[in-house]
Amino acid sequence: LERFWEQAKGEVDEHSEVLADFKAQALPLARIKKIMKSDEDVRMISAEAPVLFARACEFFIQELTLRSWAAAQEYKRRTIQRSDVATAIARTDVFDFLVDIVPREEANEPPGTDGAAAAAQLVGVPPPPVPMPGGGAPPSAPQMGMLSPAQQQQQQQAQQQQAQQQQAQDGHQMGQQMGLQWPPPPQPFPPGGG
Amino acid sequence: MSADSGDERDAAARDQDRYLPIANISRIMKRVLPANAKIAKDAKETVQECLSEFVSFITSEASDKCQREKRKTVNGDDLIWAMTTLGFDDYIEPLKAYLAKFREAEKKALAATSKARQQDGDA
DNA sequence: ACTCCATGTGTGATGTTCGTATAAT
DNA sequence: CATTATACGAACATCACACATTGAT
Repeated sequence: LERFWEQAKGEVDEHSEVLADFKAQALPLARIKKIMKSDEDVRMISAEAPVLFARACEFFIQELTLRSWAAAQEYKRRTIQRSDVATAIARTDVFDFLVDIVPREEANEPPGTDGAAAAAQLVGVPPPPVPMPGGGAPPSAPQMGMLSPAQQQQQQQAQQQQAQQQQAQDGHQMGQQMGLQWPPPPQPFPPGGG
Repeated sequence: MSADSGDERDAAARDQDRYLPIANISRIMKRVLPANAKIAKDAKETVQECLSEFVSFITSEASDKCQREKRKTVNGDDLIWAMTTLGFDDYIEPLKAYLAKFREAEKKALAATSKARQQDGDA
C-alpha cells in the first residue's frame, strides 16, 4: 500500500512542489484573505483570489519600491525614506488612491524644478498632474536643484544597471527589463514549473 | 502648526493584524533594489500600510462587480477585472498567466489525489 | 424561472513554520 | 540608524465535514 503512495506521491510531488512554490516566498494567504474580508460586502472568497492577490501585491510593492528608490536617488540618498514613498505616490497617478494614507504634503519635491518631471519621464510615467499645493519643502529636503537632469539620469541609469546585475545574480526571475519602467515580471509562474 | 506631526503613524502600528508581515514586505522590496540600498523603517511601514489599502481598494471594486452580477464569491477574474478598471493594466498580463497556470496545476493536483485515493481503496 | 448535481467554500482543530522582538555590529 | 543573528511564540497552512454556490437543464 505504501508503495502506491510513494508512486502516487511521485506524481503528486511534482504538483505539490509547484503548488508549494506559490506560497514559497509569498505573502501569507490567510492574512490577505482577512484583509479582503474586512470589507463587509465580501462574504465568500475563492481560493485562487488570495493566491492571485499575493502575486499582485508583489508587483505593487516592487513598483512602489522602485519609484521610491528613484525619488531617493534624486537626493543622492541610498536609504529610502517615507518621504520618498510619498513622492513616488504623488507622482504616479495609479497611486492616487493612497493619498488618504500618505498625503501629498509629505512628498518632498522642490517646486519649480523640472528635475522631478525629467525623472518621472525617465521612469516612464506620463506627465503626472502633481498639483502640488504650496506644500513647502520638508525638513529633510536638501538643496537639489543643482543636479542637471542629465546627471540625474546618468546616476539613475547606473543604479538601474547595478540593480539589473543584482537581479541577474540574485535570481533569474527578472533581470532583463527592470529598467525602472514597470514591466511586470515575465515569469508567469513559479520557477521550476512547466 | 502643530507639533504632533509624526505621531499619527503610531495609530497604524497598533493593528498589525490588518497588515501583511513587514518582514515579507521588506524582503520583496529588497529584491528589486541594488544590494547597497537601504530602507528606513518609516518607509517599510508606509509600504505596508499602502499594501493593505491596495488590497482593500481592489477587493471593493471586485466585490461591487460581484453584487451587480448576483454572485456571492469573489474569484480571480473579478480581481483582474477590478485591477484593469482601476488602472493597473500592467499587472494584468502576468497575473492572467499566473492564474491560468495555477488553475491548471490545481486541477492536476486534484486529479492526482483522486487517483491516489482510488488506488488506496483498491489496494 | 426552477431544480438538481457537482464543485467549491466556510468553519474549527492541529502540527509546523516563520515572523517578531531583542541585542550586537 | 539600518542590518544581521537568534529564540520563542503566534500565526499560517492543512484537513475533514457540512452545506452554500454555480451553471446547466
